[in-house]
Amino acid sequence: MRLVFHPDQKDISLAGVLYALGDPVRLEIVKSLAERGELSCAALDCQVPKSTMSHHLRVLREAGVLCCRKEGTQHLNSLRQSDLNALFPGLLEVVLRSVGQRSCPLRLR
Amino acid sequence: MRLVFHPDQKDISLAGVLYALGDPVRLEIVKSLAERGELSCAALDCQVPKSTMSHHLRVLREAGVLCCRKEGTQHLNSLRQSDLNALFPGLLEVVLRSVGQRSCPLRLR
DNA sequence: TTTTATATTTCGAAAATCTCGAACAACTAG
DNA sequence: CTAGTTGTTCGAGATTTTCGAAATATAAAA
Repeated sequence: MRLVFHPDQKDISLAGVLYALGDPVRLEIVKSLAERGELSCAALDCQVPKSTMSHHLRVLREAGVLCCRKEGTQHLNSLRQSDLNALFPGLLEVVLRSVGQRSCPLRLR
Repeated sequence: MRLVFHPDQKDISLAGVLYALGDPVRLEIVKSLAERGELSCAALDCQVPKSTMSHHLRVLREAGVLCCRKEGTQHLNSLRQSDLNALFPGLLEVVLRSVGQRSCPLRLR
């Protein structure tokens, strides 16, 4: 199994984080994680093919927005809230407040 | 001459704005405009070819981050601060505070 | 008016990235 | 071992990014 890359806090850049957040699907992922805590890829349920989902999660992970741990067959994702807050105070909060219902609809079944 | 497109406030999306901000050169542009007010492309002086600069300014303009008016041969750019603040309160402020600390490395050609 | 200079955009091609189906890999249960 | 679930990787087509060259717009000089 290949090991997943997570950047150190010092290697997280503002441009990288903003770029990662600059996509409706990825914003929805971040919103879900903020509201519901640690979630598997499947639980995120974003109405896109799983290969695309995997790509979006990788972009977010490599930008330092979230981290991922394996548990059984699942990959559990969670926001790197304390790292982000330490580097860019208030950013995540402001973004989450602005997300509203402007992006892709989250379907709970 | 082709007219330059500026989105209405209602057509500005959070994902679009974050995407536009998610590039070191574009962040630097936004920082300069915030610090020094309305600036021409040349005055922005971002160490990238002018065609690339033109592209970055278009991305920012079409995302609703800045607006541009012609005066003589110059195109004067300025932040759409009130529109952005109305839609995403605090976002620009938080980003500008974060960009100041970790300045983005611009490569020389 | 014609030429020259300045400011910026558009074109075009190479490189990089995005989307998504198909194949693959890791783990669990029966 | 086989089947089922979870998620990643591969590969191809579409889109985006970069940047030199050419084009456009305006002003000023000759």
